[in-house]
Amino acid sequence: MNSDSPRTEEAVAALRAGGYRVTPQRLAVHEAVRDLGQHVSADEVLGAVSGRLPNVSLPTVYAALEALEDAGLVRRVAAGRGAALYDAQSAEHHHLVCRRCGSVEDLDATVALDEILEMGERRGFAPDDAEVVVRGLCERCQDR
Amino acid sequence: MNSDSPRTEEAVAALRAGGYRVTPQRLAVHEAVRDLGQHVSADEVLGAVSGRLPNVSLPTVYAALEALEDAGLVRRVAAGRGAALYDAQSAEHHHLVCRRCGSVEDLDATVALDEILEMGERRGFAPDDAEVVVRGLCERCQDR
DNA sequence: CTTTTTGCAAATGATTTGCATTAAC
DNA sequence: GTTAATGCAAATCATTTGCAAAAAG
Repeated sequence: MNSDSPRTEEAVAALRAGGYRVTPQRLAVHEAVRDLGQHVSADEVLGAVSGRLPNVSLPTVYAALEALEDAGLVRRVAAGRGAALYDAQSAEHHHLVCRRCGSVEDLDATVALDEILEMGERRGFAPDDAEVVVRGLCERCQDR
Repeated sequence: MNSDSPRTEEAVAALRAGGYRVTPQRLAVHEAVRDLGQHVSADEVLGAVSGRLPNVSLPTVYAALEALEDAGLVRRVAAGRGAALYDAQSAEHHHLVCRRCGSVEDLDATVALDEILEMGERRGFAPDDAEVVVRGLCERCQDR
């Protein structure tokens, strides 16, 4: 069987382009973030990866996530509570973040953000992307 | 002299409305967040507050920030790196967050977010507000 | 062969918890 | 008077660091 899906190819290319070496750990972490669904924590990634690779450690997961983020393959979700969450770089979507329990839900919507990205650039900032964070209370936390 | 500025009055009212008791610590924390400028950490708040109130502790600052957030007086900035940041509930503004060093800059801009707030409501979420987070590299972090 | 990455153990930093005391209402 | 909030110490949780061994290019 062929272990190189087209998606793996992409990841390999992106890592190389970013000046990173391609390691099984990084590829496994990338696939875990992709396949585990939306916004996973480093811990969850470790769990998913440990099944396939034997001695992966949390520091390695963190390092891999950092490299993948820099290579544009994963994105750190602006949550703010508890453990950091990551999702695979995919279609535009935004987040509902509960300020009480920290839960994060996805919200598929299109928002005109080009202008604000440009403003960032004019400030000397180099934007990767922008997301909308809606803060409030999730359904379960609404009754006090 | 009169220690009750109109802003203090507002804070008192908001705390009461939220079912919270009004304490000097909470008022001091609120004023610190307001006066210290944009996005302050709990530590910075403690520093500012310690000058006026003697034995304030970090746990108290955290507790006060939580109460103030719930009362709608301060807002936790969706940063994601390092210590949590708070700013005073004020005019609409958004944030440039550096994914390398975690720095946060303000960006004054108007973005049409009503629709996305409504979408959140339709989902059963109770939104307080929404902000745009622009992720990327700040000026200083752009050269690797 | 050279340099990066890994894996482990230990350190650090931020936030939370438990509990007796104090202050709001 | 009752109940919630404070202050302190200690616990917990997430993330990072240091360093020797292994792997990538």
